[in-house]
Amino acid sequence: MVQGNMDVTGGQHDPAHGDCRKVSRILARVGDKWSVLIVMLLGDGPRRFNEIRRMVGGISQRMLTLTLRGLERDGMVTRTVYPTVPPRVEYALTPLGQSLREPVQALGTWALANIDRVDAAQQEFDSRTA
Amino acid sequence: MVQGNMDVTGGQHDPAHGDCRKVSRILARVGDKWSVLIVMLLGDGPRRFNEIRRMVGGISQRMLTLTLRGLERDGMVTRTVYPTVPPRVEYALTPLGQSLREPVQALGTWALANIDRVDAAQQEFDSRTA
DNA sequence: CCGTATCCCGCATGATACTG
DNA sequence: CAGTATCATGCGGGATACGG
Repeated sequence: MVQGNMDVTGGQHDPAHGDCRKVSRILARVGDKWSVLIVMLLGDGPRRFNEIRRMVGGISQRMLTLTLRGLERDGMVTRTVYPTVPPRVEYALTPLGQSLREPVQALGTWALANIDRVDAAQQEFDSRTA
Repeated sequence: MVQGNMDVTGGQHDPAHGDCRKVSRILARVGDKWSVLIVMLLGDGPRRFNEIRRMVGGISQRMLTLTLRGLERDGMVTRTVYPTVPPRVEYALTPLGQSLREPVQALGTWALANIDRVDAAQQEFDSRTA
């Protein structure tokens, strides 16, 4: 997905930035439209498929499946099938997924605290440009 | 870009999740391929256009321009043109951009600390699936 | 040196319909 | 209820060429 194409020519990175490529893979996950939303939502406890669907609102069945599969693959969530009828499938955060909530929360807090400034900057920029 | 289409039907969100839509706009920025990389890079001080280009490595001229414009619009970076010949343009972080580095650092730290676990989980998942 | 303008392609996402 | 399958599409992003 995010192909590691940085520094192909042996460019000069600050050592502190050396692992950017690896980090970018995670950042991509954080940036995608639904993953973070679902991780935060599952922080309150396990949820069923359609329960998540309703709570998120606006996500297609397909994308929910894909997103949950991705998170499961990354070791962020577990998928538990109860062989009842009708079927019951529960998704829950793993410890790894739980631990991700902390830095994501921090980012969310920052966003809430600064969204006004960003909006203002955008309006100012747009009027200056127009 | 990220259209606020959550909760259109008056669904039930935990109050703590109430501002997800707004936050998502910021998260999208964090998730895009180059923005965060550039913000972190500019943390070490102002840089010129092609200087950034070389340091990032693998970014097209087009995408660098677009990314920098976006960051400028969001109030994250300033663009300063020195009317010399040849032209010299410097990009620097604003205080707002500086403040973003903290939560992003946290996320980066988390990523570095857990990337092994993620990789392991992926391999395990893939072998289990195959 | 620092861009802008075009063209083009692939993937991410959505809509819809079907299944166990 | 919890998916899978298929089709359509918009946009992110690269390549290239040109301009001040």
